[in-house]
Amino acid sequence: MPKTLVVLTGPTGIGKTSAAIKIARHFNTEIISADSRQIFKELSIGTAVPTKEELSVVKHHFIQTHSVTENYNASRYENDALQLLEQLFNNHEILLLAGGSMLYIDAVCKGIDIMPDVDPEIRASLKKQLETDGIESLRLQLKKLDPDYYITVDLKNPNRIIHALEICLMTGKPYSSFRTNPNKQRPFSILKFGLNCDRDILHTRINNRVDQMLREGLIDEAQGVYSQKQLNALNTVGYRELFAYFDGETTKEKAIELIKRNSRRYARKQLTWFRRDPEMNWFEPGQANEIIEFIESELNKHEQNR
RNA sequence: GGUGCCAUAGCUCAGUUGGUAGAGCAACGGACUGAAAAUCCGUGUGUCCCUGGUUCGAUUCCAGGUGGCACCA
Repeated sequence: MPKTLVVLTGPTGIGKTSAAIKIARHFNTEIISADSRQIFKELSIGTAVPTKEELSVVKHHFIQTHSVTENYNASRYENDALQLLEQLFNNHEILLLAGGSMLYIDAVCKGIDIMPDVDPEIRASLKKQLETDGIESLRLQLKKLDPDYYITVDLKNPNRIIHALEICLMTGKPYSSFRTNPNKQRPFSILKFGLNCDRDILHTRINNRVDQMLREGLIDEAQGVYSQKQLNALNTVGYRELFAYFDGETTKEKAIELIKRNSRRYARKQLTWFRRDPEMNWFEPGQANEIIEFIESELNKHEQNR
């Protein structure tokens, strides 16, 4: 019987945490979080990390294990998660990868290309170039250094151009030469589940959850990391809107409205990404039992084919 | 009960000297490989309250109705 990684994902606020715990308990296994923000120990209310009780019921990995001051990213996550999976599969037939970070999930399931780590100084200088000379100067530089990528890249998206230039400048080779689209083979099979529900219901859940976060002390939590607001890890829904309020750029009420709106938009963006994945099996948030049945029937199919 | 004003997108409201309509916000769709809760691109989604009348043609003008608001009783 092959080792199986069960992936559970869906938009923010849909109810992944409780469904994941039900599924993990049923299979007596552990949860590998695929959440690019819950990984930071300074953030808990605004990222809706599982409660202490939830964490005590099922062992979770990658929850509040790193500091916002670290440069964490999808590639590091791929390496860390694969290493952990290899270890945990020694004792488990099934493991559960649960979270909403689209790229992190793809990094584990399909892999991303191997590239050098970005030098923060090069990034900073390219950012400065963007500010002073404009995006056109970055485009021209990219056209010279990587004409192939220049043709396919979204020329209006500064982050994409900057990253390509970073790699070109650091390696002396075109960024596109690293982009081999690996689709790496994994030593386990993968079953993907997406949670979704009626959009109005999702929006209500998201809005209510933001109100709940505020009651739990989100503003104090944001205040606690306010001095580090320039860090990428804090360029996060729920925090940056409050930073704008702390800066006096907006009112508290407007900041709260923006947190809700941006959470809704984030959920939509997640759904756009997940929808295009043909391997995704869609369920409603209350259907943990149906998902469990689905997993068991898939495992049985494997048994019969042996 | 009477008089006046209003009724247009999910919301707040423009507008059409009569040729079926547009802003803001909200919403929706998409891209995505080392920043991904990031970054970027795209889209008006409409019984112009209802029923009649005038008109080649009514969301626009007229009458009645319905609902809301204000004032007078």
